[in-house]
Amino acid sequence: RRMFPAMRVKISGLDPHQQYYIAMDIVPVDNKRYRYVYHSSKWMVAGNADSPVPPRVYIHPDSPASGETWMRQVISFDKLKLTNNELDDQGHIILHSMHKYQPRVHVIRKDCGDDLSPIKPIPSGEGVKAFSFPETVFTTVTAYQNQQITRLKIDRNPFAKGFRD
Amino acid sequence: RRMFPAMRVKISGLDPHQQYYIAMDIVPVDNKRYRYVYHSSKWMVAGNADSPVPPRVYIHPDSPASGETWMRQVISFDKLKLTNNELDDQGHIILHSMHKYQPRVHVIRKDCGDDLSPIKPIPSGEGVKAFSFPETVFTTVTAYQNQQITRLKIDRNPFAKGFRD
DNA sequence: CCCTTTTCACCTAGGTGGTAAGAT
DNA sequence: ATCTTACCACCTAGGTGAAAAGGG
Repeated sequence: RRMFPAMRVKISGLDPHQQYYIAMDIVPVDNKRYRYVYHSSKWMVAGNADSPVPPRVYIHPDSPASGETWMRQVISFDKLKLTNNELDDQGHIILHSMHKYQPRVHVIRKDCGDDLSPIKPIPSGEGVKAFSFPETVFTTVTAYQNQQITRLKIDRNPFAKGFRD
Repeated sequence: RRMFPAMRVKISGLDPHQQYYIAMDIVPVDNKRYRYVYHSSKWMVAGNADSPVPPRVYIHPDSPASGETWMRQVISFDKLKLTNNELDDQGHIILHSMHKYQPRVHVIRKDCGDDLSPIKPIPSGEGVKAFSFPETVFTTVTAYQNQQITRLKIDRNPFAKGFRD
């Protein structure tokens, strides 16, 4: 399924005439598994993380594009899809349920993106920069644990209009 | 509206590692306006063509891509849209109704596509090749003139399923 | 008279949380 | 007891020709 709300970023400081890929990956925040304690409304550690899943990368569909093009628009990751199926063959990003994750935005100069692939880790080095925003850390679930989250999803997601009062 | 059936082409002979744009434009077949004579089931000349419309180009949304990528797939133009509105600002291809047209497929080496634009004629010269297929000539209408065409559209277009018996 | 525009019911395609059943 | 899966009604978004209304 899609991630909602989606990450949206603005970028500045690119070379307008240089081509870039923009990509997102999602990395574990820690080595823990969590459970939600309803009476305290808190996520609590519930053991160590499950074993790692195959690495996946969401390459923004406008890639590659010039620095000028990227800087002119808000870059939205709303079509990125998540799954908990480790055997997924749709190129979705694979995550464990009940774990904490941090999405990262990557800006990759075109000449450094030759071995960019949805199923390989993002290369690092010169011409590749990563950005992450702590306020975007989230915990994965298969069912919502908390009515405020459910409310937010229903109120804000146009596709959930059928559940609004 | 979309063109249906859509043009679909296969390409061979590209340099696998060279980047290309693929584009389509649609040019008048002659300088005539037509009307359909029902009793003879034929299109007849009905005067000279209306004055030219602003030139538009459909740049295939997978552009630019490598020769390898283009040659691996059937290239479909099903998202190309036509309009008879000369003031169109959606980037659709503008045509006169009741005229005959020939779609053309253009293969443009990336370094020759710098001034490629949806609202400018396709550049010509080295690194740009055009292909047209006489069997794809068509006559534009605002309402179908002929029950065999209506039948073909309803039978073959998934979106017209509601009109099938 | 002939052609065009507008609106509509009916589709395709796919993104929602709810819910009941399944799994561990 | 807790988490997951499969299916569903209900949406968004948009592509069909029919039919009625509009226009020169």
